[in-house]
Order: sequence, then structure tokens, then C-alpha cells
Amino acid sequence: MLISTKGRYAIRLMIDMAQNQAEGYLPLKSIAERQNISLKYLECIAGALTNKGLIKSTRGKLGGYRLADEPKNLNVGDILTVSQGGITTVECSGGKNSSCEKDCLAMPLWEGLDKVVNDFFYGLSLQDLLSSEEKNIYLIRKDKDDESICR
Amino acid sequence: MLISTKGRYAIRLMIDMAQNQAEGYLPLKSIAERQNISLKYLECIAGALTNKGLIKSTRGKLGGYRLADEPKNLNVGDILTVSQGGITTVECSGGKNSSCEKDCLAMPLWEGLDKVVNDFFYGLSLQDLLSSEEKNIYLIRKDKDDESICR
DNA sequence: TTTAATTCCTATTGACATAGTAGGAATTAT
DNA sequence: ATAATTCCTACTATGTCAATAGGAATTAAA
Repeated sequence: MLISTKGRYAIRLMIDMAQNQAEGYLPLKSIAERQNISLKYLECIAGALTNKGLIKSTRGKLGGYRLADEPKNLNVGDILTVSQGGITTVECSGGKNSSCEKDCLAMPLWEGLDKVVNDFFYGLSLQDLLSSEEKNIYLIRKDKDDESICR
Repeated sequence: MLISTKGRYAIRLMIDMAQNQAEGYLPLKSIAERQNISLKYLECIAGALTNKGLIKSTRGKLGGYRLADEPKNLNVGDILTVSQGGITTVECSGGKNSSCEKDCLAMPLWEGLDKVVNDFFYGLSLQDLLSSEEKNIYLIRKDKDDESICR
């Protein structure tokens, strides 16, 4: 699975903040209720986003979070990378982190995958997600059946 | 991780078979040695590929495997789907398998991801992998640092 | 100055998937 | 018969993910 719940929740968190943002700071509790996500878990995710400067926080009563910038300047790739701790497509890519041989003919495939995924995410802003009529009409490819797999 | 070892090994298995294929059948043992992959584990992967008709097998002495078709007719997406039991990008896509709300503004993002990944893999054949000079020169995007993630 | 609401920090747990191992049955050419 | 192979089923170890838990630090307001 390329995208975990952390990534999914982070995106929903950011969308919710964009939609409900007013003057002050939004308490996570309200977001957790609207999105029906565990508050404690959201805290963890919001913490990562705060550390990396995608959102801002204030503590104490009337505290909460707000977007660090306008939605059009907040990048989907960044949100996912920060919340998940990277977007790992396959072990053999990025060069360094691999026990994979450099001259393996499969390498260009993994590097291509990495590029395709990153280009997609880093080409979208939070603003792009706000209008459900996106630039793209995505055709959903039918799932293949997954029987006959050994365990 | 979108691609697991099963998927990676399956690709290497198929590439190896394409490169070393002659008249008869290739015993898995020779492939396991060349590729430095556990024979037993390869058996499992080859079994799935056989069941789905991507490769053919014969048992007994002089038995082994061979590609079921020419490399140009064998699809990379199929190889990965069969060996891994699907290419799962994110839980909220494909519609059915999700506890995810349909009107969620994040949905088009996940469907788009699914499409991008599938278009990439299903647009490549085994033959495309055989020439290391592919159609594509893939620029590797630098890994983001992944500190400040809560556990 | 107390109280309530919040972020922030660290640790723990349970469930599940992955990666691989193990042993042997069935098959087939020599 | 024998040796080499595919095929089948079960088991195990490890790690990651998702979530929970408890409380410390901070801040506005009563």
C-alpha cells in the first residue's frame, strides 16, 4: 500500500482546515468530530505537519491549528511525504537505500515508477482538491482478481 | 510500499527467463542462483505466474519454466498484479473495498493515483525492460528527509 | 488565581502483512 | 530405480501500521 491511513487522514485534515478556516485557530477536536477520526491519532499527524511547517499551531485555550499558507501554495506531495515519512514506492529506488544491484534491468522500471508517482503528487496543490470538479476525470481501472496467490 | 519483494522478484524472474530462454524449459534452480534469490520463495512466485498463464511449466527431470509468450506480449502490470495479488495504491479506491465516503474530496486524488500507476505499468511490456536504454530517461527525485515523524 | 481547553510528548499494544523456511508429495526423463 | 524438478501445505519470525493511554506544558478566560 503506497498510501497509509496517516497519509489519507493528513489529506482530509488539510482539506477540512481549508474548508473551515476562519480568523483564529481550529481546535483539532472539531476536526476529529467532523472527519470521524480519533483525536489522539490526529494529534500525531498534525504534529508532523506542524514540525515541517505545513500548518501552524497555538497551544492553550482557544488554541488549535491553521494552514501555514494558502491552499494553492500547499503541495499534496509535501503533505503525504511529511505525514507518512516518505512515499516509498519500492525498495530499489533512490539509489542509496538499496541492496539492489545498479545494473539490474528492473531498475529503470522502479525509477520510472518513482517519478510517475512523485510527478503526480507534486503536481497537485491542496487547492486542486477543494473543487471536486478537478482538472481530471479519472477513469477507474477495474480491479484484477487476486486469487491463486500463495501465502 | 507499493511494490513488495514478490513483485520485484517476479520482474527479475521474467527478465531472467527472457534472457536465458532457449529451446527447452529453464529450471528454477538456475534462475535462483543467477538472481541470488531463495529457490523456495521463487517457487511460490513462479506458481502464481503459472496459474495465471504468464509462464508455462513442466515437472520432472528436465522440467522447468518458460515464458508463455514473447516478451513484447507480456505485460509488466500483469506480472506485478499476479505476483503480488494486486497493486494496492490506497484503501480508498476501486470503490467497493472501502469504508471511505464517496463524496470525500480526497477520492479523486486516490482514483487519480490509481490511474497514473496502472497506466504506467500496463503501458510497459517485458520487452521494454530488456533494453536498458529504455524510451525513458528517468530523473530520480531526491528523497525527502523523514525525521520528525511520530511513532 | 484557578479552571478548562488545548497542543505536545513518550510509551505501549494489538493486529496484520510480509518474507521466508520446511518438509514432502507428485511427476518425468534418464 | 533414481535424480531432478514442479507443486502443495503449513509454519514462523519480523516488522510496520493503527490506535490507545496518560499526562506534561501552555494559554485564554472566569
